[in-house]
Amino acid sequence: MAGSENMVILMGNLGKDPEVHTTGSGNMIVNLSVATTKSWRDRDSGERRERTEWHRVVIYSDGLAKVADKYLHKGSKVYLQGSLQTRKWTDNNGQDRYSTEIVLQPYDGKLIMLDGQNAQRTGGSKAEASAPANGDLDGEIPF
Amino acid sequence: MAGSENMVILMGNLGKDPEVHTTGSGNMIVNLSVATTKSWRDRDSGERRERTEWHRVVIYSDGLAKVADKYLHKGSKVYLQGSLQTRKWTDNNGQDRYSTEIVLQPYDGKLIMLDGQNAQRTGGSKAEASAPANGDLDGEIPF
Amino acid sequence: MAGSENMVILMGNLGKDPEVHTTGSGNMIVNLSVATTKSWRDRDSGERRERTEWHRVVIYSDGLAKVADKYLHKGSKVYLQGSLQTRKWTDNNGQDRYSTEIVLQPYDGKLIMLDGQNAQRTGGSKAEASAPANGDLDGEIPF
Amino acid sequence: MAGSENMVILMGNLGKDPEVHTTGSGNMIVNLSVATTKSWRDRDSGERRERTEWHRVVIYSDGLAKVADKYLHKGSKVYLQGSLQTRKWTDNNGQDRYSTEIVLQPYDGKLIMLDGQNAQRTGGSKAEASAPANGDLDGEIPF
DNA sequence: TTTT
DNA sequence: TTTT
Repeated sequence: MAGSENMVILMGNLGKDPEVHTTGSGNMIVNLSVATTKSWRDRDSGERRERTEWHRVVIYSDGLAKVADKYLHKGSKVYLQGSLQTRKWTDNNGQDRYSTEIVLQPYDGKLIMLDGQNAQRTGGSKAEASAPANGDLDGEIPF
Repeated sequence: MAGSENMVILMGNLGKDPEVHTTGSGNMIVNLSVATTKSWRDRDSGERRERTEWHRVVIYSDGLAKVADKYLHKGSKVYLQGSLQTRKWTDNNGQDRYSTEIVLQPYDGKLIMLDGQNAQRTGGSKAEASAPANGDLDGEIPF
Repeated sequence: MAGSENMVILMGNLGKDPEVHTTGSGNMIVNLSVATTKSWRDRDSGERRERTEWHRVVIYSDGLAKVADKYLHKGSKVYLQGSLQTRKWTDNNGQDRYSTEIVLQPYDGKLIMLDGQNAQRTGGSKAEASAPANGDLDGEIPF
Repeated sequence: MAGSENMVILMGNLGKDPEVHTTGSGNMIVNLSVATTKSWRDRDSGERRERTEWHRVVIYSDGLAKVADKYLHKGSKVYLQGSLQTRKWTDNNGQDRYSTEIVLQPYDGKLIMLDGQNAQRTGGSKAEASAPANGDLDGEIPF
């Protein structure tokens, strides 16, 4: 097949704590519920409007799953890259149903926690584990 | 509002001709069904594997909708940028259903046709309409 | 014209306060110096390595320039989208020189401040101006 | 250091054949010169304007370098992802000079050739090697 | 269900 | 230096 691209970039907040699952083969899988919000001024009424979108994120990368489990929690702000995947399943009535998820695979996904310090200040047990402090801007700036 | 990001980039082929709708207020809306394919070598078996993903794309940008209607057809290869949106609807059994789409809004979406010449050569009826090549449509033509 | 794409996404910290300029026609232009850092474990030595990259960012979008001027300062963390542009200039010895910049144009660029609260807490003079938090500037405020 | 992002996405045409180099340790490095073109309608004069940007791309990924060497040539259209890197060097007058490049590293870069069939038709020796035909849209389309 |  |  000719080359194709399927990439999603999200930056938003977790609506709840990560859900951790383990597969039969021992791999950790983490599900995130991420909210992104878009706001704009309505052309007609002139008033501010806002729409929140909720995204299902599934982390199949073991390394990223561990990070998510350890450092993320309800309210965490994250930046992530993954790809779209629609899963087919059958509901109780025997009907086909589809669920679209953003999946992060090994070597093909990114996950960055954006509020390490805040998390520490608000102090959940998970947050306290969030070591990687915000580095100083050392090094010479060439421009 | 806290800054957030919700961006999708797809490059793939249309599985069928664009579906054109017109809203009550006269705006053109175009639906695309786009396939992306990912291939990789299985770690265990060593054999080549491939998975095709289908994406629902909805173009709310009038300029891009016109371009899609005029130049795209089944098999066209496109590059596009939009954002994820999940629509809730009720099925015949009164159950909530969700459909996730990639939406292209005015001033927030891109659409590039990647096989203009091929289309002309292979000659579908729509493709032949794309004769003026880089001709103007209304100043919003992205290719 | 054939469709093309030229997009840069950066998330990093400002190495110094924004530099504000005004064009002859009264438009505000803001220059940012943004650091991104990549870290990895060396395959041979096994030790952690890190490389910081500095980026010149030029904001030609008036709305985003105002936001940058008002809310950003040395150390601010930002997420931005723009496009690559290489400028040619002549140095004092009459030699051609090139400078590559990430430019943010109106309707084609994003800028999101990622540490609003921190800024206020650490309290630079600029940061204090950001008090109204999500206050309106002119309807183009991205955060 | 806190998480950062540095990503470039380009889609454009090669201005000349790839330049292939081999490092002391036997790794293949390929340099590409890629043009992207942006066109817009001038707000004042109303006339169509166009600006071409040239990008230096350096492929350090051995796999992608081989693909580039084998399949790409002057005029090829490519889609690629990499990151920005500014190299410092000293010119003949002993002055510091900087060159900004888009680098594609192993496991952190993409390269997709977009005109396989065209290339074959126009027939350069390299082009004829460009096997991967444009796949058929088989598989059931769920929507 | 989040965040501002 | 490309492409349309």
